[in-house]
Amino acid sequence: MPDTTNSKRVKHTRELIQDAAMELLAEYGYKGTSVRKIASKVGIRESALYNHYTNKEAIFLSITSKIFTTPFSHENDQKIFYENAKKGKRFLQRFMTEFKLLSFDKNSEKLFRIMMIELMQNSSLRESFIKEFHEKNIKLLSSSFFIMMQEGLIRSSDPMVMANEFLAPFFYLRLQISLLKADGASTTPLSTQFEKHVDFFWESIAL
Amino acid sequence: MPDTTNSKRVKHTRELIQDAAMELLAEYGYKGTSVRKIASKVGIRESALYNHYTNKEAIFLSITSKIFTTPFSHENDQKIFYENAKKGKRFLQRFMTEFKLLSFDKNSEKLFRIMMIELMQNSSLRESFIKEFHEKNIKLLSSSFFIMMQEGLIRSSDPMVMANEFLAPFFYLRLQISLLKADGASTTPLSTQFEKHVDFFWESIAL
DNA sequence: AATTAATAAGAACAACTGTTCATATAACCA
DNA sequence: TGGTTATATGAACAGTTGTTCTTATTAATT
Repeated sequence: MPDTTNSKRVKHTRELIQDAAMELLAEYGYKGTSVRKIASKVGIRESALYNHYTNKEAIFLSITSKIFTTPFSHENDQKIFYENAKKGKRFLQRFMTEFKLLSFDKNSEKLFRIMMIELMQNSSLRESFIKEFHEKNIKLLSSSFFIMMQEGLIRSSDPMVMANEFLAPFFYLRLQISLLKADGASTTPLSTQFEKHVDFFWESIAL
Repeated sequence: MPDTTNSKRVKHTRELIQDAAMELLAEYGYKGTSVRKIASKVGIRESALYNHYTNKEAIFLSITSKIFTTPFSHENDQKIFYENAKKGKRFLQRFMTEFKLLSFDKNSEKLFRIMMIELMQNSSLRESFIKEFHEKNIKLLSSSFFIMMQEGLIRSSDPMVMANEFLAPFFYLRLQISLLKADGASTTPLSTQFEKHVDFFWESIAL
């Protein structure tokens, strides 16, 4: 396989560029990250970068495209999903665990930082955030709460409102974690808040 | 008063610079806002700016220093505060109204955007956010919830957790409003969510 | 081993950055 | 009115920016 070895080499430096760019973007943002800084972090010259990416923007897009792909993607399997929702608190705990895992994952952390910095300056990133994060999770949660209401597990209320109330603390927690980590502070006290959130919330809705 | 007229003139252009800088910073961030762009928005040359501010950073600081000064500052009056907390839901509604007002205030909106863009890149801004916004509000809310518990108005639970659960949706709502406004989208559907949050939350904790 | 393709380097480009300077203009106070 | 001070100008500075060349080097294919 001659082609494979070739593309592997390319992929290798391409990945090195992505890693370097991700690190710099998470710290200095798009404007603060120069093509030369990325190149020097990889160990090549700025002109050599253009053999792998057509643009600075192309590097940026190759990274931001990965922000909203990971979480809860397999939840779309309807059958399993309905069965899970019937489990009530256990379902919420599973949701929490996935969110918590992402919140403390090193790679996801960098992507989150990049998102936060660019969110107010990049229109397509905003669109992705609203559709791929917010609306997707609200949809998932509200229909889950709807099922729980039908099953008589939780009190009757607007599932949409309930979903927002359940989701918001996760996001706020994640932001706090990123802020503390940016200053090298300890995030351990925040670690238990994920479980506390689910406990408090379940007490708030359980029948 | 000769000095007054003089300083008023200076203050005049100083304010024009601040207004221009605030607008640009809210849209393009610190790195994306050049001294020349600020000057041209005011109608002067870049060199003239340095008669009013020593630095680009000085302009930035004069704006960011105003971010965390406004909200809930009068809540520190202990006597009034204790009486207010005893009112239960009414207190939460008052808190909500203040937050909602800020969320839809045009000036506060710009400051919020600047904060969001620079939060991950500016250490002192992070510190202010955690201390002046997060900790201050958590302190205020948790001691309020504590009083409500003593008064038998709400169920017994960790006041700290309760405060976080009450605060997070406000922040998340505010972020959503900023994102929608950045794209020129309508924020009216989010307007009623403030009240819905208080209603839902009160149902979750009231005895 | 010879040829072709992929990747690297280095120099150069025009545009832009924050800041400073000498100088001109305007506003103020005596 | 004359002198002082505050504010504006325009040019210049040394860096940095993204990008594009031409040329060299390395690897893959024949």
